[in-house]
Amino acid sequence: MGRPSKKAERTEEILQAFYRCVARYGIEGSTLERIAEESGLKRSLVRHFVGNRDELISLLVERVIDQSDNQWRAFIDSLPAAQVSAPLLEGLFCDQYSDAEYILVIESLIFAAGRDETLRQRMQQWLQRFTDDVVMLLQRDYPSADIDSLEAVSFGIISIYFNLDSLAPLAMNQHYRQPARTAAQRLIDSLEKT
Amino acid sequence: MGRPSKKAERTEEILQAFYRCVARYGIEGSTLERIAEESGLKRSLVRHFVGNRDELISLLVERVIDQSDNQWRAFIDSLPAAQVSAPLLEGLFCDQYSDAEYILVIESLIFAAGRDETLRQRMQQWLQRFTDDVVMLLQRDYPSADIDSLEAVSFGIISIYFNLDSLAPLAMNQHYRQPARTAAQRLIDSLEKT
DNA sequence: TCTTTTATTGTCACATTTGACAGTTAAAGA
DNA sequence: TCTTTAACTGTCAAATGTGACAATAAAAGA
Repeated sequence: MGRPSKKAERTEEILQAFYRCVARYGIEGSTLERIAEESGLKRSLVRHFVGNRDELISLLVERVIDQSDNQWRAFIDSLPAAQVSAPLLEGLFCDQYSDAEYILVIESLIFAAGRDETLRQRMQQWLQRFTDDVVMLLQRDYPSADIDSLEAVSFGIISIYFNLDSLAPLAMNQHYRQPARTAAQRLIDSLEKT
Repeated sequence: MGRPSKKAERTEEILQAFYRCVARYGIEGSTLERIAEESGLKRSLVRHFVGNRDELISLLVERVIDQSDNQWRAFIDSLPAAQVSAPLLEGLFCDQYSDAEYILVIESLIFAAGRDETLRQRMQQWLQRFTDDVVMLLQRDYPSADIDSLEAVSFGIISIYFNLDSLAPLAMNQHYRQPARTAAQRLIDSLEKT
């Protein structure tokens, strides 16, 4: 009985609006007013459905990380069991993952992590998973490579990949996509020698 | 005649305070109040000597970039004419450049560049210089390498280097310093084949 | 001492952001 | 129609940040 709840629906709208605001203004710059305007709701409603700023941020962080994890998980699951290097690079450095809004949001989270211990730990484990997974993938193609080499190469690839993100506004242009991929390729090739 | 001006002295104090605030709170979070408190001056004085927020930010950006440029310039000038790769890596990945405060400030500038067209261009050329210089340096040791390879390797090294910065709060621990350096070394070694 | 210049303090007005809450309206079932 | 539940609106108070400016104090030279 009673009026049906729109909490789920509204929460979704609000989080999407928050997401867009973070891309444009960063986390700190995303005031409740802006989020409300972006979502087309009153500020009171934003508070009513989601809560205060802190709860809002927590929800967004979880959502973005989950989304990123799912995408990544789906990606590495789609890779073949052997000869994985080429499609790995293809997937990492193709335009598909270059959603500008997503990049700016990730960048905002990384930046905020520098000033928030909790978020830092959250992002740290998020980042660690990438490296671990790449090590695991490369091990398929180069089973005789020692673990230090694999970790160094993985770290390099991840660095190059996220560099395009964190320096996105600086290095985002097409100009840097090719060198990035080539450098990653060279790192992988360096495992051949072993 | 008249009371002697303290403009130069105070401006220095204010900029140093601003610098510390940016490391702690980011640019947007560095209010005039905080800067005043950090410098031990009244907010009115901050305005009196330096001006409003925008002028303050301009001054800090120029100072940080100049400082960074000078350090980098001095570093590459100190490198030998030949066999430059090893000392280059040594210089890049030693602890000397791992000043946590400096890293956080650079990170703040990069982040802010994502939302400010003028700053973006400023940082872009700042970043470009690193890549260009590394290409030039590597060319000494590998004169027969083609320009695309040199650019890719340079881009990779710079990415790995700045990754430690931009992901500093996430990857700053000693754990990542060794893989970073090893990966960079492998990139350089990949130029041997040519 | 007087004047000039600048440092320094203090305060007012205005805008923004946020938290809290009262009050109203809409949608369901009884 | 009545009740219940929740959506929705509006507004007030407190805190914060900023720009502007008046007023005072200090340090120099004349």
